[in-house]
Amino acid sequence: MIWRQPEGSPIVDGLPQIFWADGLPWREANLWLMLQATEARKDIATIKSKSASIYAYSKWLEEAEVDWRDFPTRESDRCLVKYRGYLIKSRKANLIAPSTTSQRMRVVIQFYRWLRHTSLLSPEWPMWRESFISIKRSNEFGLERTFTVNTTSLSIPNKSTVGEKLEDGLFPVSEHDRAKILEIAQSLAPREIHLMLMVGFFTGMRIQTLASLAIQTLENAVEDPATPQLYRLAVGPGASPPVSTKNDVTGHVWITKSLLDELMVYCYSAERLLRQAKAKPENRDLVFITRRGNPYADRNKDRSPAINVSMSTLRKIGRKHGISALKVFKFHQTRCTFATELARLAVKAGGAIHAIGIVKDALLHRDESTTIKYIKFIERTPIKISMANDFTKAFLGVTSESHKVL
DNA sequence: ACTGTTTCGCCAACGCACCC
DNA sequence: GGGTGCGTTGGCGAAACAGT
Repeated sequence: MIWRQPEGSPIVDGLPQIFWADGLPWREANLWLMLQATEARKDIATIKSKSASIYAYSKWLEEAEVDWRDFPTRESDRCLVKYRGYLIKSRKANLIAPSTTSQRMRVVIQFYRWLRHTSLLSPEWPMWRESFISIKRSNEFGLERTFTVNTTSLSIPNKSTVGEKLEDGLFPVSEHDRAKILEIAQSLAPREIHLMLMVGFFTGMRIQTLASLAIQTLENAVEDPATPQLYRLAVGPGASPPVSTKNDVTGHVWITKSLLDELMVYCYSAERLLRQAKAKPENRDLVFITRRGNPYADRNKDRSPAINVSMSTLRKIGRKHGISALKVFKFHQTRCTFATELARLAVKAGGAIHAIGIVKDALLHRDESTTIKYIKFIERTPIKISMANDFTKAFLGVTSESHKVL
């Protein structure tokens, strides 16, 4: 048998496929996934995420011996209703998190909506009841607007109060812990890992952004006109060279001069140049290259295996040395820590209103509601700023000179 | 609330470069 | 030429963040 690409259809790299236990593909689900990638032009990472939910559903179908087309008269016997019950039970038993529970149900509903729309499935009875709810939101000028969202009787709500999210989810580390983490990283981890943690903690960049930073990005850094100690790095698809960001936002992130200098020194160090020599041409300009000449985060695999493994090792080292802060430490917490620290400083320097703007800029949030979560979080937490903190020094040094900018 | 995007978890087996 | 450091690759999946 010879595989040929059909005329005119694009290749979707990494498209997941779902198979039943007997080896047959679930054609409908696979078709949906493919159309999501092609017609709907969703990011491949999104497709993978969705497929994980559909896959979980398919496993349940087989385990519970339920047909996915089963919509009998009695509501409680219908496949979707049964699955909903199962999900809620799993959540209660602490087998899956509330956010995952909602996600699983939501994606399955999306899939069934499409099934109904394309008439691949037309059950005699309605699969669920549709309803609309209104959500109020205010924009940056304080004007309120309302928009409606289509929901179904099957969806599983995951209600969380603004301001609490940071606490039970990802939380910032204390400055004491941060110092400890950096200390351990400096002495016991590869230099690159220490540097990446430094950049994470003091610029708030995501790993994805960090891993795609190019030397040119650093060389093109612009000094902030009002504050000589601060530089701005252009990131996003619109920057030159492009640096990847979540949701493809383009903007500038701040970096202190001392950190920028340190990075520049590293860029031309023998260690890094050796790695550069091994890298493929398209990766040569990256600031951070693994010893084998690869980028630390591989966008195509939508994972950052090198970083994951390094962080796992770092945690192990932490356990060995009895550093409790490292036990559950994740790289993304560097961003979270940066955000709350910056918010604290900004609130102190100019009040909450200014703070929102500053933090939003620094973290490249397109939407204020995301930033507000951080501000609310620090408002609920007692403020304890130690003046000995490097971060405070670095930023307060400049804030006192220019309240206009910070 | 819904939808779309990212990051993170663990483990096992392997593999390359470097050091002794 | 065997150990070791530092990743790589692949498989399983979970849970969070961000924007509307």
